[in-house]
Amino acid sequence: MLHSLRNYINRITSSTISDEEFKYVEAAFKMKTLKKRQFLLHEGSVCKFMSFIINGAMRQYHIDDKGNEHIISFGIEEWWISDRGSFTNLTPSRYNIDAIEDTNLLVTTRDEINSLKERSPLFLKMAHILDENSFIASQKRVEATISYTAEEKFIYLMETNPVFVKRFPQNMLASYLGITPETLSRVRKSLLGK
Amino acid sequence: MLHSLRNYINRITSSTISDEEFKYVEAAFKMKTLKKRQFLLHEGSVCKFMSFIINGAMRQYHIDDKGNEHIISFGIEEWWISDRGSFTNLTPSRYNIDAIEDTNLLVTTRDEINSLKERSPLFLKMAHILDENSFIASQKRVEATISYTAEEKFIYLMETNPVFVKRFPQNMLASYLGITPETLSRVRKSLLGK
DNA sequence: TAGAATTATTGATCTATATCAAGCCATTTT
DNA sequence: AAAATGGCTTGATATAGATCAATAATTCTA
Repeated sequence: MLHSLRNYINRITSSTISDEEFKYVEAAFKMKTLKKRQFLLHEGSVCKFMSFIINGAMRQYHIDDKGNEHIISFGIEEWWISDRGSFTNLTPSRYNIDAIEDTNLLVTTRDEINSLKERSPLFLKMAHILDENSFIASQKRVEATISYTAEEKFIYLMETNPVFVKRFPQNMLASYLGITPETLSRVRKSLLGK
Repeated sequence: MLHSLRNYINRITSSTISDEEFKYVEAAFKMKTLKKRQFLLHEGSVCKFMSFIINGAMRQYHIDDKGNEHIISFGIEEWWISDRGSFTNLTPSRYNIDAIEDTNLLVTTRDEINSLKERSPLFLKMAHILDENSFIASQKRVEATISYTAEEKFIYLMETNPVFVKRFPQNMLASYLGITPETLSRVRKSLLGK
């Protein structure tokens, strides 16, 4: 289980973490198992964790006044999932996080993360690269949502995250793209024809 | 000029940078002046700088096939402006960055930033907090663009960045929100009536 | 300060996408 | 195996917002 996180740290930082340093990482995390449809975070509560997905699939979403779900992010193997806003500012979250498949996670808290960052330079480096990449990806997603048509949005998703397209049901992909399931269905149909 | 950056570092990190440490910061930056409509970055070139706005106003935008501009970000006093994707991955930028008003900047390069981060712990901390905040803000903007109506988007902008609304022409605000100037004009009219 | 350029408003259409509704699969549950 | 549930498709219709066009207001600039 933990070797998945170890691989990830090595891959992201282009380094090799030592056994000694990795012991600190090990100590900071706890295993957690979620069955399909189980919640990790409910709207209104403060997100006190960061978690790393070992296997399975999750989503982070908001439910609006009309009861519509808007998916903010997906996570699968070797992705982090958390509400970063709530986590860093200790404000109540506007989001739910739940499992789309049975999922195994490594979970840690703010305090653990903070002391881990002091003890493991490589973990710290990983955290920064993660933030940097997250921002770059998010900014591209903003561009896609403000400039693209429904069809272009879906094509962009297939190009940037083909795994999501295979892994998540179409209605959730639609929600992630900010279009309706019906529109996505029609977009796919017309793309197949080409 | 430099004291603006100094204030910023202190404010963001909730600390006070020492004279000695700040000397490294000073050494890493160069002043640059742009007249209204002058470019700092052209699409196609690699963004080799990060810059900090002392005063003035700037924008980062993409021009699509049809010639439509899509504004990715705005910057005014005490904001950073750069194409982070191009900057970190050394890939050609898809964006233009230009001045909306006469602007004074502090500019630095990748190499300078990297060695500065090694020499100044507080600058390093600032950089990380900046990334973290940028990601959180960008993720919220994603949510707004996928879930909100034109009116809600504008209200959200007024709430989160009222300065932008005062500072940038309406057609640019519309572009930033992913709606047309005509729609924004009508939205504003109907909001005034309320 | 006049003329040019840019930006904002308003009205008349048009269109991409949403909404509503029904039926069909494919899984899961009993 | 029947029933229930969740997801996907397809068709008919509605609508938010885009587009087109013209005018008005504002701000450059010579």
